[in-house]
Amino acid sequence: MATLSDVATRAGVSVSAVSRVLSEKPGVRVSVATRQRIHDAAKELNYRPNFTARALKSSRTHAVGLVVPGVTNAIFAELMRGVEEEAKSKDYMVLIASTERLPEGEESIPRLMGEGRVDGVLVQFGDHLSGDDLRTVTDSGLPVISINTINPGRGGSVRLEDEAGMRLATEHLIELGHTRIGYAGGVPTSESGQRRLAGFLGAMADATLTVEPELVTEFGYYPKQGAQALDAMAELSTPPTAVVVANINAAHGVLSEARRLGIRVPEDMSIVAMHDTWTAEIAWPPLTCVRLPLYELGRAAMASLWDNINSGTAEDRVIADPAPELIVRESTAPPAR
Amino acid sequence: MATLSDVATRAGVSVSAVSRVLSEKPGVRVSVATRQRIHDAAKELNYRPNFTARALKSSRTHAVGLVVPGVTNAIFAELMRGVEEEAKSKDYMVLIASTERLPEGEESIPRLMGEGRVDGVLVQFGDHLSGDDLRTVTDSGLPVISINTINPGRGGSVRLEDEAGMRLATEHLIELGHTRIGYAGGVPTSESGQRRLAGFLGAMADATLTVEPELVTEFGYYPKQGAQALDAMAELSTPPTAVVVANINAAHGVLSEARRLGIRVPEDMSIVAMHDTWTAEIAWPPLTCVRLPLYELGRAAMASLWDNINSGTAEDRVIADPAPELIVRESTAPPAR
DNA sequence: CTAGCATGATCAAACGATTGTTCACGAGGA
DNA sequence: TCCTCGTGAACAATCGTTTGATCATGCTAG
Repeated sequence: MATLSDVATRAGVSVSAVSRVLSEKPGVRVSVATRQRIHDAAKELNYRPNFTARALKSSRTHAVGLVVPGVTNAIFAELMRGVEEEAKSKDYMVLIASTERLPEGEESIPRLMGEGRVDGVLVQFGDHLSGDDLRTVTDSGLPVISINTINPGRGGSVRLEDEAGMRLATEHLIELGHTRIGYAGGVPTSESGQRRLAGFLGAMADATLTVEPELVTEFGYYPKQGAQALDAMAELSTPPTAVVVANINAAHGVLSEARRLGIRVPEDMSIVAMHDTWTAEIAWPPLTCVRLPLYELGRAAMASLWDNINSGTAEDRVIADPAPELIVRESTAPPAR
Repeated sequence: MATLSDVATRAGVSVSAVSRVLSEKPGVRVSVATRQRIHDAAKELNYRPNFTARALKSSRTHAVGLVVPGVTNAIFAELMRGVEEEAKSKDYMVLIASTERLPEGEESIPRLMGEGRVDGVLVQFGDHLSGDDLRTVTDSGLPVISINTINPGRGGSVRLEDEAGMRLATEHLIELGHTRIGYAGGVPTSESGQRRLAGFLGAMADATLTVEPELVTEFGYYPKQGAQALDAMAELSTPPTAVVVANINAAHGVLSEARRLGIRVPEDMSIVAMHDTWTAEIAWPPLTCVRLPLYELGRAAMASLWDNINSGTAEDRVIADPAPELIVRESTAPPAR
């Protein structure tokens, strides 16, 4: 790899001249002739500035960390796509740090953050990491944006309209005529989970429908936990005729468990889920979903982080555009009689 | 962030002493007393070695690039999980570089590789990048491992048993009694696509079944192209009774297109697909698949890259353990008749 | 004729860590 | 007493860039 000084030698000038010319700072005084020679030499040697040296000098790595609960789900994929795209436009790279099966005394996150590897971090904690973990991260002093979890004290979060989304989902079932509606939510410690539950309860209250406690489950956002939620509801003397699932991944679990139990969807039970990923269409029946802008969430998160890195400001943003939208497919229908 | 010299000052010793003690190289002569003082000081200041400085001095970034065609598919997710896990165990980080919608004159890959940001690169080129692109990457001088594409000339690839896998899939249909079998493959320029096609043709030949050219399509690995393949076959005067799809993502496209056209699966047409991701189970009908070890492929790729980085050796490996396995679900059945 | 100044370029110090070389000191042998 | 050698530690160069300070030159103005 050619270095600055290689270019300097070839062009017959000093290193600093080369540096100044190639970095194109306004107001540098270099004659047109040498400028040309430097550009030529750089091109001939295929010069590329060494990233590590730059990072050391400027304490900017042009990289951000993305901490996610896991990489094998479609929600992550959508989010990731947004982050990746925005990062590219800002000339940043994305470093993935997956926290699945986080071992005791995990060191990788503090290391990621403490060693000056990244300029900032995006965290999407799933079910299994708590507010305490979030605090550890935010206390590191690095710019941090938390995705879809509000960050108590230290600002910097990007969220979706979870509550409005769940209202939409619930109202859809109510309009279809369902009155006994179950809820399969995230774990109670999840802040987004609380907002989603509030949306569900709000919509039910507005329709003056009662919600029996046994119909509200909070097992988590993953397929297994969706299955678990359905099991719990199926055991009831009178199961619900419809279920609002707070996460599409859990909804896939609900669907396969329903198949296992011989519950027909939507004939015996309607299902509506939060988030509209491509997997909703390949499921059977295709899932009625509330689409929330995950891609835009990713973009916004990266954009906010960039702002935070460059100006130190950290606001809490809610991504409301595009607004939550109900996508009706084939997993919902009026209650059987 | 505390630096080495902060620690040195606090412990009342020189920077080099601290460096030597903390890096724990064998054969350093430092008294027990100062050693202790250094460790204490480091702990009190919560010292962490600065990654950029280390990288500059040692020309090792402890990061690798993962170049993939896209992040929103389950195959990538599985692969990624393997790469990520192996990287973690080797104390490496993974930088994602997605090539979807690669603009003209894309600069991000050369930049990723040329600026000393990573110690090596893992490339999984999908359909839309050719051998030429691969060569650009391998010619950079950086260690490169190509995933599931053999790397002409310069070694370093990790592959799956594509041919054996496709044989398994095809034989399954033959055993069910199908004789008129279609093939929905990857684009002809894809090297893995060629191996898969060979597997299909081989199995057909072994069973002395003829393959009419019109039944062999090579549109690509994505859902849309799967749909396109089905369209082409459905137009035939006598469509096949079964289709081997060379990629599960394409198979999802086949499935939804079949639904659109009113073709019942498996009653009217059986479908078997390559790769067994979690989406196979949520599809309707759940897809019969050939499971190839994608997670292990990811791990092996990262392990090979690590070897390559550290020893300069680049071999071509085929991941044969676990062996290809047919997972029979509900998308295949004997031909109607 | 020279002080003053704009111009175009170089010098040199830093960023934080690593590492070969040197140094100070005391013990041991001649 | 002098030289040698081993020990424990400091010195200093280096990785490749960036950037404030400095310098040489030629020109203009007083």
